[in-house]
Amino acid sequence: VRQKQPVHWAAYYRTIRRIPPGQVATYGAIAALAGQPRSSRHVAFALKALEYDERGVPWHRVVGAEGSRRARIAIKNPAGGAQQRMLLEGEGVEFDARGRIDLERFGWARARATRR
DNA sequence: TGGATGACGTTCT
DNA sequence: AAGAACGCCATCC
Repeated sequence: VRQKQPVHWAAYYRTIRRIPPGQVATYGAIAALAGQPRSSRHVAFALKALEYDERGVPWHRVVGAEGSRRARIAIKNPAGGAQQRMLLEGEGVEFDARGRIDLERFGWARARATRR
């Protein structure tokens, strides 16, 4: 169990907590909104740490980007992935036959950053 | 201090 | 369309 919580993680957790139920954001989007545009991998690291200490962060609303229009479950642990999908479906997020999410419909950061 | 690491992302095959 | 190759950059050791 990691005891240490690097400073940047707090910003990531703050941003993730702002994602409303029923919507998702990509790692890259979280990093960007937290002020670290190219540190998506650190968001992943911070989330992995939540495995040991949830702290009320809706980790399941953070998904891996697959292009700019779709996202997929990025978690490596199969059980965790299933858990994430279950939680998201419980909030109304839909997955296609390949287990991907349409960011046009459920992408939080995209919905507020893209205007057209 | 240097090199390895990673729940990622983009680009090139 | 699927997979490999890089790029990224705070942490770890």
